[in-house]
Amino acid sequence: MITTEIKTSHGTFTATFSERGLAQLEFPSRGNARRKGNPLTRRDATLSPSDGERDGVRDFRRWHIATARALKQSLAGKTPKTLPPLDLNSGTEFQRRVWSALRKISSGKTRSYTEVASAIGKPKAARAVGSACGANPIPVLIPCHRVLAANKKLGGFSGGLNWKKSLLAREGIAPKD
DNA sequence: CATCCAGTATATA
DNA sequence: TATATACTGGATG
Repeated sequence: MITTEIKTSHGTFTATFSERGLAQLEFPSRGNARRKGNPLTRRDATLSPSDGERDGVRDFRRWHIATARALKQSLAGKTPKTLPPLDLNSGTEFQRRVWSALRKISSGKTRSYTEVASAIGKPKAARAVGSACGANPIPVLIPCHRVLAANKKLGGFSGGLNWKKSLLAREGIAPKD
């Protein structure tokens, strides 16, 4: 795995890539903002061996750029034209289905936890959907912030409700208090 | 209106 | 095995 930092006007995000693509994206926090910006820091030597090495690094650089671009677009309330490949292997089948459903919510729209649950064929699993949203490894690009409670209230957010609120505001959505 | 509860998938203890 | 979650519609007082 490799981590890189992405500086935006809203803080420094941390992206983690596996050999398959973007695997995790973290909100700015005191912890990762303090780490000196050193792009493409190797953390773990699991690149493909010998021959693949050079290609691997090239991929990471490309993905890093694509991620930074997509992230900045999203933070501005726009829909990124292209995303880096996403590695969602970390989740369970249920979680991957939820995350997949989340990606179909376009900017400026919202769904309720129940609607997402129905979309994946488990209309009663709203609560479980909430858990899956909280486990979303790639917030913003996988728009977990567009899922509101049935009464159009905010619900919760792993990165802090302020983030959810401001992300929605930039998309022209004003959830209830 | 205030509570309670079942149903659901996962994580944690 | 029990409890706690980014939930919610229905039952009950």
